[in-house]
Amino acid sequence: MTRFIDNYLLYLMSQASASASAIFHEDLAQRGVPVTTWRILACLYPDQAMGISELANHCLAKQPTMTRQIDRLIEQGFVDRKNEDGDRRRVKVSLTVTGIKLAGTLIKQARDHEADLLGDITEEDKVALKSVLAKIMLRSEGAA
Amino acid sequence: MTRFIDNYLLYLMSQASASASAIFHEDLAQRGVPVTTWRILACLYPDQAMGISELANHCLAKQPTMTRQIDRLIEQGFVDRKNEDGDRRRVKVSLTVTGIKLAGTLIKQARDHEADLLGDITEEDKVALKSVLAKIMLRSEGAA
DNA sequence: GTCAATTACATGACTTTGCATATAATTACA
DNA sequence: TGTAATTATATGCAAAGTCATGTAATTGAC
Repeated sequence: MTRFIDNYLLYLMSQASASASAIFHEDLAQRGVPVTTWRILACLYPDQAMGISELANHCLAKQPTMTRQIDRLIEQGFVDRKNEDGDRRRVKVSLTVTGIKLAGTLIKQARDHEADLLGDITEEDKVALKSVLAKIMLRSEGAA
Repeated sequence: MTRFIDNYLLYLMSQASASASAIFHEDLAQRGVPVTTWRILACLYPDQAMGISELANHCLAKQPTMTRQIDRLIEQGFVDRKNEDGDRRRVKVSLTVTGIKLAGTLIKQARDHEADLLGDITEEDKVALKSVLAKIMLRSEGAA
């Protein structure tokens, strides 16, 4: 009998995603950069400004987690938080010069890692993968 | 200028994976079943026996986390832990009858959710997706 | 314009996670 | 066989995550 997880595509997706990022995440760990920090830096690079909740969505975290992450990153000097003029409930988070620098370095490394990982895969397959993933995302976001 | 994350496939993968599972994870939450618990049940269903570390790998958690998860699940009566005869360091975790029952119910729901989610996607695309993901997993595991 | 509903973020209390390390069993090798 | 290295799991503790809720700003209905 085949196991359930062997035929469950969502299991394969999460496994593949985790495996694919594992090596890079080890590199991050060696630099002392938590994965959540990496995600935030990558989202804001180079000059995006985002609200807390928006950032939380992009970074697969909950809003209270993001509030605290941003506190830490401000303390470390990597991001700025400023209130939005039009709507003073909202907050805009963006990278500082130091943050841009760190993000740039990490992104370079991430690109290298990705190129290495996907080296064997044909351009055609990559395009197909992107397209199916995008379709899945659209469909699941629409339903949510 | 396009943002980095818009061209970073690993970002798309983690987003798509999270989005795809989000609705089912909400169902789990309503039942009071944590995602990690679900993963453990799904891995062991129906009659697999696995060690702690092996289970941790499958469930995207670290070994100390898994030890504690298993403690909880034993307390709740969903799994059993017994020492392996040949090697008394090792432990074999498996589902109890109650665990099998719960896992079965959840798996049914997961399958329904998956079918719904992937309804629009052609069989061909699904096969292609599986194949590319498997390739990525192999390659990244090999390097790890 | 007033007040209820909504939206966005912050915070208190608690839980979960995971690093570092301890413990225990097995293996390797001199 | 005695001892060092290795392997599998457990545990102390500090950090990170999140649920429920609080606070403040905005919107909407009347």
